[in-house]
Parts: sequence; structure tokens; C-alpha cells
Amino acid sequence: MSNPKTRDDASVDPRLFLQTVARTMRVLEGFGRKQGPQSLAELAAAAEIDKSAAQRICYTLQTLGYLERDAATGGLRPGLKVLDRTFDFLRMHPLIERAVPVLAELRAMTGQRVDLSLLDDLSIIYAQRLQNRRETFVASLVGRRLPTWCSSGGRAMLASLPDAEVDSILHRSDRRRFTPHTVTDLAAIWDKIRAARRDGFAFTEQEWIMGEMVVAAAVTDAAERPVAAIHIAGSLAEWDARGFQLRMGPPVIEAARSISA
Amino acid sequence: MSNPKTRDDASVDPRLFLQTVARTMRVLEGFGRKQGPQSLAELAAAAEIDKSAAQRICYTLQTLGYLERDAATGGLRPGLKVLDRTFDFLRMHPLIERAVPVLAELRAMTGQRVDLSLLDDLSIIYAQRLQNRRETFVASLVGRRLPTWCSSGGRAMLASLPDAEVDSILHRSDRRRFTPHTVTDLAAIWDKIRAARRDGFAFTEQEWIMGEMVVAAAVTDAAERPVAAIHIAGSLAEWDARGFQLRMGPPVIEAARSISA
DNA sequence: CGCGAGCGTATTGCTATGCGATACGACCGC
DNA sequence: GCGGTCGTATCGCATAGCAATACGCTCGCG
Repeated sequence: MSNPKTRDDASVDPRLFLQTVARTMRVLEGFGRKQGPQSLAELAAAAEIDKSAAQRICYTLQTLGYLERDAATGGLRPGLKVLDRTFDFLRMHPLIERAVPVLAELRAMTGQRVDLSLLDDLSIIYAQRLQNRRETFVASLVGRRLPTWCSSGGRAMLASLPDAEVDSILHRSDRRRFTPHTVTDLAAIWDKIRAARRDGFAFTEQEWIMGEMVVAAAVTDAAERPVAAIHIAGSLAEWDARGFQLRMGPPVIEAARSISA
Repeated sequence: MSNPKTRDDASVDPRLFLQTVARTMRVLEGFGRKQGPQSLAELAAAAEIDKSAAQRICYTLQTLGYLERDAATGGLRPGLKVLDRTFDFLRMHPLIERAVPVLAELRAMTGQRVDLSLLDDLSIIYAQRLQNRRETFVASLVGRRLPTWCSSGGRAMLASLPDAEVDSILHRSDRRRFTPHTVTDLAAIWDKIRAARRDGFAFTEQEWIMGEMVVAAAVTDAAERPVAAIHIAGSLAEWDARGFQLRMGPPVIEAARSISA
């Protein structure tokens, strides 16, 4: 996850870098791996610190509401305060507030599921999701990461990047197969990206979830760099691929354009 | 926000409490107040630390991806990594994963907006939101806080608490008016809570947003304590209050029961 | 046109703060 | 009932973080 926005590890100034802060964040990041509440020892191991340090950090985080004890198991899990930070992130983000009404309108107009994702180098992250009527199985939550190289939004954003950066991302990505339809071949992915450049939107079909297809268009900032993507997802049970692109392509392009800087 | 789960300030053991961690979190909490990216000095002031400390903390958080520089203004705002913590919170929470399919089904069945909120003493926090077709103005995001005393979900959860705790929450709350219909009188609120105990769900009408009414039922844990609430929100333009309660009351009760421990 | 207030950034020596080894009691399963 | 592992508590030491200070920059106001 060596985000270009994130400072490079090599260039960290130890005079300004606070070990305690880094350890604290590593503790909070220890939840990514396993399901269910974690023990103090597990968090210590995940953060690569000893039990004493984990004890002090967890005690403090718990005091502040960023960790909670699970009533059932007695283990630790992220606390409610985390959602306050989520809210701040969404509120302070230059795109989100502008995007929300546009997404809502897009969803009302198309009747499909509409998502907003943000680019973070090798991953995209869902920041908003507006589901459609018949979607009962919503595995995706705010904060979910998907690989840039095989998601529709990711490909749309790649299409707005210079070739060299696309190559860099594709080469650093772990291009494993998620469904039988995932396109993993480099040349084939490049074909898809060129198609997205030509059409103004990317299209993927069952590359992540079977039965699902997605059109997506990139949102760019003032410097014309892609920062986000708008997705429209539909079911193969209701649409054929060609008709879906014809119907959803123009609105998704227009929506993305309208919130670009 | 003195959550009962949060350790009491008085009983903090200074031997285990890390000042640096607390300062770091106070910096991140500095975004709550104002709109738009913050300067280093503003964050320092909000966290009540000097510029040096803020510099070290912000440098570290930025390195780790929890803060970002805003491209336009050069100011600071919460970073993408925040959404990873959101995802962890949602994934690790004992209720959320069980709740999501139930909420989706409820939304499909009723066609209304459906929310899941969590109780945090004087506030409730939205953890999931499934909007309805015609909702174009979605001011509410994940992490949004609403007052417990005047929200439908909050009243439903109050109804599941012993009288003494209800009194405590009501008295510590700032009961200001949000719309002309907000019920601020203590005795009147108690009437509403007793009605919720009788009916199994709470009902509010235009107390937070004009034109909106909400039914909500509490979700309880193994100890029968309220931890969350399911809301169904509808528009006065489409329903009358009585009909809405008759139609939405039973399904919201059933949904809340099905995810209670 | 230039002055100064405010910003972000960089450096330093001091000591309070966080460190990690250690120890204790509780709980569980082999 | 006995190791293993858990969470919790204690303590002296040195290092990690502290606060003061200084520098250059950009605005906005005079």
C-alpha cells in the first residue's frame, strides 16, 4: 500500500516520527486479519510489540472509546468512536458532499446499485453505497477495498492515468483470479483500459462477483488526475451486457463529469 | 459523551495512560468542529497542544495515511486509512453482519429508508443506512450522531432501559428544539417512552426533519440491554401517521427481535 | 510597495514519559 | 491439580517525546 500521497518509508524523519503513534495505529490495524474480537496478546503480535506496550496502548484506546470489550467473549474490538472519525472523513472530503446528491439522482434514474469509490494506489475503497431494491445480500460495506486492476472503477481510473503509472500499478498488483471470468492477462487488461479511454467508461462482467456487471467512470481533480469513480452495478439476470452499457454508460459519464473539478 | 463503557475520567490510571495516544486522538477529533480542511495551527488549538506537538503528531499521521493534505487548499483532512478502520469496526461488530441482510429484506419489503443505529449514551450513531428510491437529499452519512432523547431509535432504546437510566440520560441531554415539532418537555418524552414500551416500537413525527416520520425498535444483547435500533423512515407526503405505524410497526419489531441476542 | 502576522518547517538540549522486564493471580484444558 | 496462557500490576532506567526557539514563506493590510 505504498500510496504516492503517503510519505515514503525511506524518507521518514525520525526526529518528527512518533513511535507511540505508529504503534497505536498498528494496534488498531490488527483487526484486519481475523474475524471476531481479538485478545490483547493477538493484538500485540499483530502490531509486533510486546505485551506491556500493547497493554498501555489498549488501555488508553479503551479509555478514549476507540476500543471496546466484547460483552460475550471479553475480547477487544474497535470502538464506537471509530465511526465519528468516519463521519469526519466523509464530511471533510472535497468530493463526497458534492457526490452524494448526484449519486442519489443517478440511483433514482437508473434503479441500479450505485457506488462511489476512492483510489488508493493498488486498491479502491468504497466510500458510499446506494443499493437497489432487490439487493438482499450486501456483503460490501463502507471501507471495503477492492483491487484496482480488476474492478470497474479501478480500470476507469487507470484509464485516466499516464501509461507509465498504469504499468506500475498493474505490475505491483497481485493479479489473482476471483471468478472464472476475472481478466488477469496484462495485455487483455490493457485492452480493457484502452476501451475505457475510448468509451469514457469502464465495463466489467463477473470479474469480481458472478452474475454482476458494472460500468464505471472516473472522477478527476483540478489536475486531471483520477481520485474517485462512480459505479453502476447490474445483474446479468435482468440485462444483457450490450444493453446495460448502452443504457448506463452515458449517465455514469455525465455524473462523474459533474462532480469532477 | 461520557459513555458508561468508556472508563471514567476520574479512575484513569496514569501509569497505563499514554499521553501521546490521547493527544493523537484529540488531533483527529479536531475535525469535528469546522467545515473544510484544517491548518496545523487549528488542529493544535483544537487538541489543546502546542505547535511542536501537533507538528510531530500530524507528520506521523500523514506518514501513516491517517491524514492527507488537501490538494486545493494545502490544509489537512482525515486520510483514507480512516475508512479501513471503519471497515474493521463494521466487520468486527457482533450485530452488523447479522443485521445487514435483515435490513435489506426490511427495505425491500417496505420500500422505505431503513437505518441501523447504535446507542452511545446521549447520542445514537448511524452504522448502516439503506435509502429509498426517491431520497435525493441524503444529509446523513455513516457515523452521523443524533440525540438519543429526540430520535425514534433513541426513544426505542430508552424504552428498554430501567427508569433510573432513562432519567439520567434525559437530564444530562441538551434538549433543544430542532423543529417546531420536537418534543422537549420531560413529561411528554416520558409519555412517548411509555408508549414505546406498550407498542414495542417508538414513533416520532417531524421531530428532527420536517416532513419525516420514523418508527424504530430496539435491538437488545444477551443481558436484555439495548445496543442498537432499527429505523424505518417515511414521508408525510405519502403516508398518514396512523397508517404508517400500523404498516411499519410489526415488521420493524420483528426485524429487531430477529437480530437480538 | 513593504511590513508584519501567520503559516509550515527545522533543530536543540533536557527530562518527563513511555519503555520492557518482571511478577502475580485467574482461568482453562490436557 | 498442574502447565499454559490470559489479563493485570509494578518499577527503575534511558530513550522517546517534549517545548522553546529559530528560519523562510506567503498573504493581506496599510
